Amino acid sequence: MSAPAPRVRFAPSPTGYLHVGGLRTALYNYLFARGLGGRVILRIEDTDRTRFVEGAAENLASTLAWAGIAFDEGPGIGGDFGPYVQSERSEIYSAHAQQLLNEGKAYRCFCTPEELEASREKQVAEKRDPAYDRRCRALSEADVQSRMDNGMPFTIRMKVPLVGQMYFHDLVRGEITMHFDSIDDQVLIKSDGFPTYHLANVVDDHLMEITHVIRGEEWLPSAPKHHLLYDFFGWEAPAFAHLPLLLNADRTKLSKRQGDVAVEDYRSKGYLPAALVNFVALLGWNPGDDRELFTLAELEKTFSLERVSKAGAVFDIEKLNWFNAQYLRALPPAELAEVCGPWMRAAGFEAETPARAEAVVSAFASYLTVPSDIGAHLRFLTLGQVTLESAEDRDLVASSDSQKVLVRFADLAETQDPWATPEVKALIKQVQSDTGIKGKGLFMPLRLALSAEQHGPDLGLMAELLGREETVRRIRAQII
RNA sequence: GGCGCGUUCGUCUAGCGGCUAGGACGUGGCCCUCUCAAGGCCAAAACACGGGUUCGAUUCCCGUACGCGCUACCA
Repeated sequence: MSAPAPRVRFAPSPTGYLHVGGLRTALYNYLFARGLGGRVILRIEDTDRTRFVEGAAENLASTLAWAGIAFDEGPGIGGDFGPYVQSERSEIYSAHAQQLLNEGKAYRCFCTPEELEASREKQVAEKRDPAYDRRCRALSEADVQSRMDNGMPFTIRMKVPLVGQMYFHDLVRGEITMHFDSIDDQVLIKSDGFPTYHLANVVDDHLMEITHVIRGEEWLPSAPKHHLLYDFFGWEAPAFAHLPLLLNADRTKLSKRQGDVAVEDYRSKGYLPAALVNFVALLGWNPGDDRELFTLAELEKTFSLERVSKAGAVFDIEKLNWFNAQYLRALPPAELAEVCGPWMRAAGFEAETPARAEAVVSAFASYLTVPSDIGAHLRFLTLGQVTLESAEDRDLVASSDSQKVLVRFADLAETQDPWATPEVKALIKQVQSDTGIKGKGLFMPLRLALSAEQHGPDLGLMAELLGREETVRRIRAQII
């Protein structure tokens, strides 16, 4: 017998960009479900109208799609359990809250935000634990009725048992114990009629037949409330897995101000989705062997919740860079030219043909961490004239040996045809045997003459990229 | 403060009672080589601390310390 195919969901709130931590949560949900032939649902949790950002949901969807994470159900995708946007499900939450009210498992609270705030401050001042004092829990039916008749706004709170404790299982952390006396009477429906996360996520997960809730560790403290709600409704709770947090270098929760946290930031810098996904997959999970390079499809086959670790993981940009460099180098020339295109043009380099762009970009593939790195390497191609910056370089080129090399090379190159790396290499060999100069003394004057740089890729390749005419022109320009 | 969770090289991690504690990034060195990058090889680098349990603890249990998270009519 096998368990039914899982149904999981990624449920971001549309408050802006997609956080890399969110990407990892989405990824783990996706990998877990895909590996078991299950379904992945995207649900937008927009019950906080004060934090709503126009277009954020669409941005979330397109960023997720860029990363290669596809959903089976969700806004704009469809499915049998919609709508998938919580703001469109208000009646559902109200009805469920009403049910709890009828069954005595929730109550109306008429305390105003100001009153609650004052109460909290007082508790803190008296060094007591800030918690709702439950004053409205004891209101008589008549009291409640008269306040409602007066049009007083109210919230609906859940009636958490006053004593006792509860246990629940977490797929990542094992058994967890929590005492009821440390759990507040959580607000389920806000005075604006919208549900809080706690009510909405429980109701939706049940109605959408979610089997596994895979979310960040920041939800662990409120998990007992959610379990309690499942009990209140008489529903079977899904399995829970709370993922370790992604951290800054100082081990605080990964945040802006200490580097880029938006997936969009990495996307716009040219990081490859495959590299970002591969890197992030290994932050809190490992395959159990020494492999590190995984495609999305391979991750789907290999991923398991059992191998998710418990401790937070520092987001190390250096390692991301290594992954990106690996993926960049593995790209076929055409694709590399494609991803580097914008930065090549920004550096003032326009390739006449696709083949030309590919040849140029391939020459520098091993130099790139991020596509934008290409710009610095292309400068020598766009140079109108080569100017040696340091006295050391000028002296080197002006030496009599160097001059001999330059003259001989230019003379031979003049009539060389065809002009490609092998021919140029043979030509340099010829210069060597004609002049008796070899090694650095042979190459450096040519290299400086062509690029004004002491470092760079294979000299023959550089000459090929420059073309015969330009090569000769640059060499001659350095002959005194 | 309270509650919860966590703790193996600088970082990501393997380890599920007996290992010279393994791999990767980064760092250093060597090789390759006209140079740089890439690549190959090598090196330095970790079990937070204290008690137990056990013939034997990185591993199991309990404390302590430290870190993080939560403590909203935000998610």
